[in-house]
Amino acid sequence: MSRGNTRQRIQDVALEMFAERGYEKSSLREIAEQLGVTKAALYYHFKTKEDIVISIVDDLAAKPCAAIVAWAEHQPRTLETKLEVLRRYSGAVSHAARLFRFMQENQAAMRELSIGETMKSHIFTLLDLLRDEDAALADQVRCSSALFTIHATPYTLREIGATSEEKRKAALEVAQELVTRAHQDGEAGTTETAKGAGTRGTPKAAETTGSAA
Amino acid sequence: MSRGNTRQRIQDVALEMFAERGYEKSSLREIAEQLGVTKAALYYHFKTKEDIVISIVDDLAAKPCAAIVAWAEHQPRTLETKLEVLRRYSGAVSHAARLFRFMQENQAAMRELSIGETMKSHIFTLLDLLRDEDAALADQVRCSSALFTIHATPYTLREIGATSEEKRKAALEVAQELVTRAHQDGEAGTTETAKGAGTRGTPKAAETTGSAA
Amino acid sequence: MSRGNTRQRIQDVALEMFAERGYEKSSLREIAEQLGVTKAALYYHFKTKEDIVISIVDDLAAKPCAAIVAWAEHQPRTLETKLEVLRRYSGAVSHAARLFRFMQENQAAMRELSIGETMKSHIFTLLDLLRDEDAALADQVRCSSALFTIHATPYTLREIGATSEEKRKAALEVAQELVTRAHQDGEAGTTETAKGAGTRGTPKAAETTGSAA
Amino acid sequence: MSRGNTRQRIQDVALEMFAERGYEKSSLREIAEQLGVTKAALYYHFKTKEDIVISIVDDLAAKPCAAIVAWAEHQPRTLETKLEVLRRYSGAVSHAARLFRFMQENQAAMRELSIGETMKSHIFTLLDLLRDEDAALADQVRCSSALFTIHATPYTLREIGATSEEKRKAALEVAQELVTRAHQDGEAGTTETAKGAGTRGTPKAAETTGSAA
DNA sequence: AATGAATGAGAGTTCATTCAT
DNA sequence: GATGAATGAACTCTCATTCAT
Repeated sequence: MSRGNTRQRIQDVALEMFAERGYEKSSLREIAEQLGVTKAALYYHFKTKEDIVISIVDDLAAKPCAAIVAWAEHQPRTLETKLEVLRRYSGAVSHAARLFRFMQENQAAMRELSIGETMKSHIFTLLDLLRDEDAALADQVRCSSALFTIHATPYTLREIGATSEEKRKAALEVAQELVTRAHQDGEAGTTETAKGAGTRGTPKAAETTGSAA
Repeated sequence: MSRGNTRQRIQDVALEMFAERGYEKSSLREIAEQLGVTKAALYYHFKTKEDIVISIVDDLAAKPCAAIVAWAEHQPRTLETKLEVLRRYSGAVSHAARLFRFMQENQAAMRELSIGETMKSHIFTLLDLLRDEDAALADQVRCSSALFTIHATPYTLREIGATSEEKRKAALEVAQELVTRAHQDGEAGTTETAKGAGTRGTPKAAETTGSAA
Repeated sequence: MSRGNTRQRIQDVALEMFAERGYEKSSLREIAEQLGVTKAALYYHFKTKEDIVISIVDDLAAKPCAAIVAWAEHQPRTLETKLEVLRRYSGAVSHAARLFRFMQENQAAMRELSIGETMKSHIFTLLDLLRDEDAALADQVRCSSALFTIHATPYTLREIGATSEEKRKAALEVAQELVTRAHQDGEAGTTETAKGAGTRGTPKAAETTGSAA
Repeated sequence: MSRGNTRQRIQDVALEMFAERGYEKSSLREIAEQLGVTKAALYYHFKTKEDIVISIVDDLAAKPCAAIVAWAEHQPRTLETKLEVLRRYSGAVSHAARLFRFMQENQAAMRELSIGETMKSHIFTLLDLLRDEDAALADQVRCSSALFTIHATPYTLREIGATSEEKRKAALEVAQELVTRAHQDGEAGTTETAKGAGTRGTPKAAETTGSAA
């Protein structure tokens, strides 16, 4: 019936389903049904269920991330480089928003998958491009939050009336702001000492109450 | 063997397993096995598998969040109130770190559970306490990132050598910084106009390159 | 319905089926159907399909063989001991004729099963009780044929009109005769020299024709 | 790549696999993979999986056996004829050792195959050439053991350091010895009476102990 | 002389759940 | 306060086979 595009169609439908219902709740039977083929057909194109998710993640997330890392390795570790990393990461995420949402919401499942390890290491490598090994804790937090912000925003702002391009820009802006702050901290103070506790108008995290249970 | 604390032990072991392996991958058989009881015993204490997770989430996350919301509703919508909300939320999270990690990594599974809806609405209510309905997009992002930062940090910084209390403080600091910024933006400009695009030394999110594939 | 005998019934029906149709051709569905239970019930009593076969072989073949070996180890390596080994082995085989038939006809399947290894080593240990490490080839053959004869006879003579007890006695007789011959050879000659080529009226294996294709 | 010999190569690889893994455990996918062709290619050369095994057995076992039978039918039923039958059978077996091993280890699978019936009847015909319809039971046993010995020996002696030709000769020798004995018994006694219970130094199968559990 | 794409049937296995005791 | 025994539904995966090209 349809020509050689079945493989692609499987990936599309599978990703849709994985993102909507979660990885474990999405059965191959359902995917096949929605495609109008038999389960066995899926197995003609992919060796296992995991293989399907691998092929998707690899193309839409792992490779793009690897490309960013590869590019960044040949750049000086300047602030501008870091901001460009964020820009590119933002581009990659928005290019495969459904997939990144899936990965974020299915981290537990991803952890059991081989590709999960791969992605984790990619993300940590990106993180290492942004942060200083021995920066103050708060700066480390800023850098991971920057990354998180970029891929979580499409989801957290999903009910807000704005184009996804606008949301992406907003997320990128905040992420860059966080990384910029961390970078400047790294240049100002020399050791763990002066860093961390915010200056520049940010109120100290005065812990007064805190109980919540 | 053990006294009438079986119910509690089930919750403990279940949470451990859910957090470690994911909700769907944790079978009642395994939980029972690790407890040294039979599956049927679980059913004496809980009506369903979902019931177990509900009971845990309810005690350790839903109620604490509800308490924060209840408290905040009687407070003025000042910056100080917002910071206190973060403080309390940080306290709640650190009090049930494994559970929050579980919820974050199993969002897909949570979505299918009744308690998932509940938690989602709690989080969104908290968010609404922090942000202005019609604030600039970037400020909305800042507020959700603040929340995210608080419950994601234990995980993202898990390989860093620092006590979890230190990490918590760092996360709280960054979260408060983000909310403070958003709050000040809200007071400065009146409408969507002047807001958003960062001033105060943050570089404009100049999108130059961006390709990543 | 039926009391605690389900486990036993599963073993019975399974063995019947395995022997009749072969291991791989016997599906758990069929076994369950014939028992009037569901497949899942089988899994309550046995961890896997292999587990069923293991439990049967272990009780009816492995343990009896081990017992023979254990007994023989404390006996002098005389002819009489060897003949007694055969006698006991014959008893074990006739006690679980269907199982031995199954094992013989499903050696390929057995080889993939963990219990297959176990049984193989039992048989080889028995063989080592009968034969001399460095006996002439023909005597080694006699000893293995003796063992083979005992468990193959119920099958090869199955269409002959005689009680199985009569057949068993006949098989045992031939087996003992073979082992006796091998034993006497071992005592007569000292090295590979004089042994092997039969005396006592047996015609030399004069190879004249031999082509068959 | 290879010339028009694909059909032959399929048979070779298939036999190898069947012998190594068993008939049911050998899938056409694996066979095709090892050959570097697709499953469909197998179907160009053979109608079914069974067809492959049939073609192999037919050439390497059924026809040679039939030839032996055909030859023997025109011979007098003397001892010398019987010994020659064994000689020829031994030749056939050693010429297709892997196949005979396969058939022996996969009797359960063979039974379901049409060629299984064929082979069974060949073997029984051969048996009938060796034994007397109404010989004593023990003599019947001797004759079937003779046949068994010939095709089982390559396997039972597989760990012994000797050439396969040496093993074959040893097996043949024992087989001939067994048949000779049976033949002589047949001539001595006239009816069931005097036969069976061994004379010539073989100890009577005195059943004393026999317990094995 | 062979492939690419697919199918239908069925395999073994696991799951949450039930209920009489 | 639990267990032993079982179920029904679903799962992932594999198989031999087909057929248009």
